[in-house]
Amino acid sequence: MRLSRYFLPILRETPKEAEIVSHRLMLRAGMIRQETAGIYAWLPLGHRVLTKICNIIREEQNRAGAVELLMPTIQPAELWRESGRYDDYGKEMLRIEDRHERDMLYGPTNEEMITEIFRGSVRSYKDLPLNLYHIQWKFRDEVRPRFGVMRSREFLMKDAYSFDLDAEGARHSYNQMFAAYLRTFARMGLKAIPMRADTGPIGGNLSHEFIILATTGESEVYCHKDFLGYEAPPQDVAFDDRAVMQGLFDHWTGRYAATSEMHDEAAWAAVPEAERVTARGIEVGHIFYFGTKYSDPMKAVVNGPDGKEVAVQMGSYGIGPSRLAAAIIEASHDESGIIWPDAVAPFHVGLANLKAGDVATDAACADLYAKLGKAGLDVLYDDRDERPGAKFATLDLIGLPWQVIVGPKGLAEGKIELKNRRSGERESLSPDEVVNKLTAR
RNA sequence: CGGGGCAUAGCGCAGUCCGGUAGCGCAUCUGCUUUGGGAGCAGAGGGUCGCAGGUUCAAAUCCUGCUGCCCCGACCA
Repeated sequence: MRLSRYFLPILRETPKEAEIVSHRLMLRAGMIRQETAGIYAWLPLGHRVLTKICNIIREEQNRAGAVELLMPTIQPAELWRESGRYDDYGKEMLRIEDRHERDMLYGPTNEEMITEIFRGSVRSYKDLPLNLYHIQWKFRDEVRPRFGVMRSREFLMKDAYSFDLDAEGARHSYNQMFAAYLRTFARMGLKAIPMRADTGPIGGNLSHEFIILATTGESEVYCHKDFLGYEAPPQDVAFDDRAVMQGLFDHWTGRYAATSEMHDEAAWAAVPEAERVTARGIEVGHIFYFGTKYSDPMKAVVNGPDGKEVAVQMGSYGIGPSRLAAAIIEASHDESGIIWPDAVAPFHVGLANLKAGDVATDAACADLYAKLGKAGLDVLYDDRDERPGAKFATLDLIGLPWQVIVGPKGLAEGKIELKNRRSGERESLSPDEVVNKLTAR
């Protein structure tokens, strides 16, 4: 992409409403724009990141056996009256009336709807287990939205729903999602720690929050330092093996880890002082097992092997991609701007032509742009007629992992510069060496 | 939902107390000079001063009402 033909409205100054670093950087880097309180437009750079995050989530959900579909944002109130939550949910739910004066709502979550879809088509235990998910915009009318997309009213959510015949099967489904989440966050360059959680209005008795550590995190968390060394399960982990999944779950929940809401001073005191980690955390995922909370009232039943009807055992599993975009920045930035982990970077490489209009640098950049693109790398080519300083500042701000810097002086000696955004390390190389180095990765 | 604050050009702000017809920096546009860490000079454009009433010869400024946004707290899968 040529920057001269892209839409990257970067801000030199920080809008005054932005308090936390991710919000400031997202606004300054031209990723998002607030349209009203807690509601944001995703501009091209932000949209690219969001898409990459969603694709990683999608790959890992699919790998774990979940199946994607897409449910609407607007739901009929009738479904929620069935489960009893229409009155329970309170003012957080955005209620709408259509032209026929029917009560509708903008979905804050989809348990009711997925249960309706399930019961409409599934009759036999032979169709189980089943795990359905979608990635869709949700709306919760927070009293006080804040921190940009970290706590917005409209937000993107991946929500998966598992259906099993019995509690053991549901437990396995839960463990599969648990493992998929560990892989998902690790792929985004995040250290996510599962912590036992309160089940809240979703209900049920087994629930974990996935918390990433960031100094600017919203809540205090306590965990054993062993977590920092744990490795996420490999790509080929046996998702269908119940024992393997349970072993993985046991390993990852064998040490103390809790958010302040669930903190247990007695258990914490039992952890040797040298092994305690107290830090700030951001919740990026939350999983629940809630049994028949919805399948009972909504009559989502299947015939078991014995011919008797039984309400299915359910669980739900959420990840907030829009919040993740901000959380990744909280966990990865410096004074100059964002530092994107490779997997979610909006572009892999920023190519800066320090003297646009110069025959030599123009030609060298055009050649590099073509070669890197042909090798499958996403390149943002800064071909604007701007001064070098402005280009460096822009590239640092938007945080692309690699910067390829082409200036007339270096080029006269056959050299260009390759800079790693994270380490700050710079190398002076020939254009071919740069292409080789970047494409060899 | 309680408490506080703000609203003036795309962004950041001054001007409001003490009424006199709107300004600064950055950004934008034009020209020249510049070109390895947010350039210099010269010129230009851009504002129903959040909205609606009121007071006044005259309102960004004073009064009343409304709306929006932000912050603290409570709240928050």
